[in-house]
Amino acid sequence: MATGREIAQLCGVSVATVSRVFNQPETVNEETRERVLRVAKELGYQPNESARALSTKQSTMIGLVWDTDHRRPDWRHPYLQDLLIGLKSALSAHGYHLLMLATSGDAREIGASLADPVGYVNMTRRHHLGGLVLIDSGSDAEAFEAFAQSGVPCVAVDVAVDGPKATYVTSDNVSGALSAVRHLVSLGHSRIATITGPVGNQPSDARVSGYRKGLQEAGLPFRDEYVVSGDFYRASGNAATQRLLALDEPPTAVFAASDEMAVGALLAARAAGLRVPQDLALVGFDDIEIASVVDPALTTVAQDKPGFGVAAAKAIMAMITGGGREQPVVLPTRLVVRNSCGS
Amino acid sequence: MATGREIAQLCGVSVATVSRVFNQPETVNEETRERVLRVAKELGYQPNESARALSTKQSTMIGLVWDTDHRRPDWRHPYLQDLLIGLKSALSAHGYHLLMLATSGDAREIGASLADPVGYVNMTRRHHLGGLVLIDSGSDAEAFEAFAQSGVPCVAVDVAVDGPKATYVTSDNVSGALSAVRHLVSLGHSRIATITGPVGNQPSDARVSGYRKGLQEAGLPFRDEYVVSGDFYRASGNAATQRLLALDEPPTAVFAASDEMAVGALLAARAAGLRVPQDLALVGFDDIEIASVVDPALTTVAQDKPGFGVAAAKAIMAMITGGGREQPVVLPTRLVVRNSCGS
DNA sequence: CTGAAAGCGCTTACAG
DNA sequence: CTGAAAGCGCTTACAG
Repeated sequence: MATGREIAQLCGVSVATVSRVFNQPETVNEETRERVLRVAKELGYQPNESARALSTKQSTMIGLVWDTDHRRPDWRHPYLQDLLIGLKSALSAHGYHLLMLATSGDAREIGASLADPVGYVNMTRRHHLGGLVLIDSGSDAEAFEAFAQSGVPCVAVDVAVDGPKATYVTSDNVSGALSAVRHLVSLGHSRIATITGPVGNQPSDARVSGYRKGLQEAGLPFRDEYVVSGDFYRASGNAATQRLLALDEPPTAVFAASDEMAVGALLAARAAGLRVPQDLALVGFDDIEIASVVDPALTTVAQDKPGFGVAAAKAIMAMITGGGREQPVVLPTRLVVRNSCGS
Repeated sequence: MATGREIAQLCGVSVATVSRVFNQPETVNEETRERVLRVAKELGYQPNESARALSTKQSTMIGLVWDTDHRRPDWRHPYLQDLLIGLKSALSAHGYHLLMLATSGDAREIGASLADPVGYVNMTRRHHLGGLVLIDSGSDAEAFEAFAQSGVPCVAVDVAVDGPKATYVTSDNVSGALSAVRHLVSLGHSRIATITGPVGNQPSDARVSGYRKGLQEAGLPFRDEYVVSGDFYRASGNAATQRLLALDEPPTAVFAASDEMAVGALLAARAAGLRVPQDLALVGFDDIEIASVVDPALTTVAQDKPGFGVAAAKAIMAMITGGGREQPVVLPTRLVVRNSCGS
């Protein structure tokens, strides 16, 4: 590995000049600049990022807090891959890399977990990370507040956090849910139930609001027994649907707050001998891959999955360079009509 | 941020001693060691990783080469999340983090792409990464050879690379495919076709071998027209199935080299008015989420998805500490019988 | 426009 | 068992 000093010697300049060529090229004489550049290229020079970070007190890395709890291997993010694709490409555009922080799970003191956000914050400082992106694996979102308060720039996905340098990105869940209910209403349904996410979960709560709004708008009564909560995963959607179908006056349509739960609902309906959409109409939320593959294909509220990553990257970069807190980003959703509601 | 020097002063020792307390604790007097530890804790001391890396010339990070080509946003890894879960947890156990390297896609010189592996290798050197994990996004696997030859420790997932410090992890694709065919044969099928991945793709080729072996074992003839190639994605499975069904003597069973293609096959069969499994039996490969959710649920050859990550982490750690090249890891597969073959 | 010098915070032979 | 010193490879005021 060639170093700046070697280049300096070969070019007959000081290391300071070499450094300037890469960091403030406009301040150095064109001729010398080109000479340095040429030699650097010949030697295959790569600046030592550790040295640079040590000196500038900042690295070109953003940390990712994704708590994969080993005790809950079944907790998965519904669209991690798309999120990462968006995040990575937007970060790359700024010359930043994504560091997936190690979580404990074993005795190593190096790890961290949401139960102990300090661990992550410490990692952030150790590595001079520019900031943290927090993704909600489906629970423990409360812990995010601690990050937001820590003062390190952070942006949460789907969790409304607040802090001196914190913000978040989320979908417009209210209007997403609203569009789902409107669709159902337009198809003539009046007995519309909903399967929610965990109570207290923000996107879930917002979707419930949208659901209420939709009923209201249509002059439909809000019935407590038509709101049953799940945990975003399939099994809970199945169980919730069984309860709904056991009602004296069962719903003719169900809006599930996630596609996974909608699939659970589909399975439950099928098991109960009901046809979808004829006997029960279904709308999901997310538009993940399985939505298009179940039979009937699921009508659902699509989220802009890579958009989350892109927005998160933008927000964090803005906070790093700008300093202050950024406005939360609310991404639009889009109703994707397939076959689970009839046409 | 407290530094080692501050601790040293407060404890009345030298920074060298402080450093030793953390790196070779056994070499320092127990009493001083505890004093240093206590003060470090009080100050919330976090060693500066940049300084450490600069000094030791190695970081505690492993790079991940995952080429998300912006021109092909549809290229997705079938089980990235599980892979990452396994990788991250196994790496954490060694105190390592995973750095998702930025890829170009824009004009920034910082990026890299598989078309230019040098970019990734340069990143590796800049950041003193311990090594690289290469995951195959479905193509360009040839480029991995360049990494393997570069001398940096690397382990590829599902691509057989070779080099001074390179190895790979893959499933036992031959016997996986064999188990699929055996299953079909046991059900009485004799006209068994296969939909392969891209020709030249190693896992795909191995699955074809397993397929041949299965036929041979059963005394069934190998027919060229029963082997049609796809690209692992759904649409190709659909198209391939259409061709198979158009044959004079169409197969009664299809072994697809991926679940996605099997789903495509399912769709094609349905579109052709065939019932699965009665008119056409289907076996997939991977056991991704959609396999259990399609109707009929897909019988498939399950891969140990987190196992890939764990094995990759182990191999890379072994190469970092050991130095030499490691043996390739071949993970067992498991036939998951569901409903797409009839029972 | 350029250089000399100090400094970033560790680690590691080398002495003792 | 411990300390003084050099060194890792950059960046950045400060002079000139």
